[in-house]
Amino acid sequence: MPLPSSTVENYLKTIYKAQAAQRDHGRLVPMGHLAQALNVVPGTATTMVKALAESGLVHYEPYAGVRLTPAGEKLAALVLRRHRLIELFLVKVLGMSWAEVHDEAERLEHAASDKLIDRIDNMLGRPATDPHGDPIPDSSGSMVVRDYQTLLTCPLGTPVVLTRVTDQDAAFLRFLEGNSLKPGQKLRIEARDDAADQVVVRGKRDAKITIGMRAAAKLQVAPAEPEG
Amino acid sequence: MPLPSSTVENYLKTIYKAQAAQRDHGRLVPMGHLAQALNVVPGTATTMVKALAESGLVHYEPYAGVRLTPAGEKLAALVLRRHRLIELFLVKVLGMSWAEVHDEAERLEHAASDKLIDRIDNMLGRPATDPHGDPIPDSSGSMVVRDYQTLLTCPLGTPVVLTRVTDQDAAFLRFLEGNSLKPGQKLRIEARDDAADQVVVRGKRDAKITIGMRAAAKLQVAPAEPEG
DNA sequence: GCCCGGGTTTTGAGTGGTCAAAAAACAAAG
DNA sequence: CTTTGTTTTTTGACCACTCAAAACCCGGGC
Ligand SMILES: [Mn+2]
Ligand SMILES: [Mn+2]
Ligand SMILES: [Mn+2]
Ligand SMILES: [Mn+2]
Repeated sequence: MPLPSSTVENYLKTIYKAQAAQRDHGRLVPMGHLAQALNVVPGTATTMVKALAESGLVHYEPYAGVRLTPAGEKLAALVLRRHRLIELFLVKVLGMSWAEVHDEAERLEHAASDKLIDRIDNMLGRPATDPHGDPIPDSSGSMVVRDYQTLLTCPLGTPVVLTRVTDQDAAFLRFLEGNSLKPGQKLRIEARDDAADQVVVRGKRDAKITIGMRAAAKLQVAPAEPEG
Repeated sequence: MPLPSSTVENYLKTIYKAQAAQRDHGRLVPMGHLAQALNVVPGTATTMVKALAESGLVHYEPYAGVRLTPAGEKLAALVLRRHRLIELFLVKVLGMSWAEVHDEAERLEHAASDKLIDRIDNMLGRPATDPHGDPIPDSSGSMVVRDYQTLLTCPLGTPVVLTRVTDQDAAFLRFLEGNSLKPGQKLRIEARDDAADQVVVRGKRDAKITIGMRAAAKLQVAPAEPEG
């Protein structure tokens, strides 16, 4: 059992995230989705997945799709852990923008040793989430998955706090940053208009921000704690 | 011109270091040395070097050896820059031991972007040398190479300062650390005995340290500045 | 000049990862 | 059912990198 190549790690991570994205826990991830997410041609994904199945990391059902085995799931979670701790480290310690850390972490996640990752984890105070609000698995590979509302589904008027952004696109993140829409920010939904494809929110210093519904769906929120 | 793979980067870096190690600037590095340093079989090195020559990174002379072209030299220097800045960063910012940072940097050097490296360089105050005293090339790929004496060649009795350690072996580095033999340390050679394979030095708090001559040759020193 | 030995190159093969294009399977609709 | 369109798999090929082993070159020694 040689250490998994970065290709293998990327496949596992992608399956993991696809699995998490579909509500139904035990469903199979279709080959097409996997290929597209990994930017390879479908035949490549098929070949690779068969190899992963051979080494016991995934369960593969021809013409149906793929799902991680417990072994694969643990490995994937550890890659995700490395990725997210590195992102947070780059932001907190090196002062990089949350818009650019994703690409950097995409490569570093395969090169950083567990020893280094633990050191980073420690220095950051064992954080629970990364700069985008994504949960960070612990060193055993388990993590707390909370089920948030989005700016599309949460109640109007009541104060909420932005907890997670589910899109790593740099331009999108820069836009959000420019409007102070980062995790931790308190918000209140003013209005939603399906026909106009608009969601209007009040943010920092009561500034009014209008975004489209596809963007709104990428912003997850929790009920704001009534504090001090 | 796709970015060089980490394999290519390792070949270039190894040729660079071999070239630097032989006094004669323009001599060719023999294939055997290269293969051994890279832990590959000689035939592999030959094949690879021919490919490097094809892309203009090295000059290759069959049965004679290989030398970097200006393009190859610049690329190699930048890999070295990444490696050494990462090492220093791991020691200074993350508190890792100078004995373990080499292996970590060996992988990270291929994954870190120039943007990240510049940030690290900045945070460290544009340092001139890494934790082992190796010079750090600037972002254009040039660096100051100074010619030091070693504990084997320097004059007896006169105070010197340890400037560089030319062996990355973790056990050796731990031994040195245990005896406070790190760059910056002031020393004075007490005695040298060829027959007994011994070099005796006075170090921190006048502690007496005796090391073998092969080890002594790996410790480079400069005349100590007489400072207040 | 010839041979010998150490270093070097060639050859043939294998692994991991990928694509293009043809073939096969499936789902959905008539 | 049968047809149609989409998804998936198969096939054949290729590239980067590697090794084992055979063939080769070349600088001494005789
Ligand atoms: Mn990755
Ligand atoms: Mn993230
Ligand atoms: Mn390396
Ligand atoms: Mn070093």
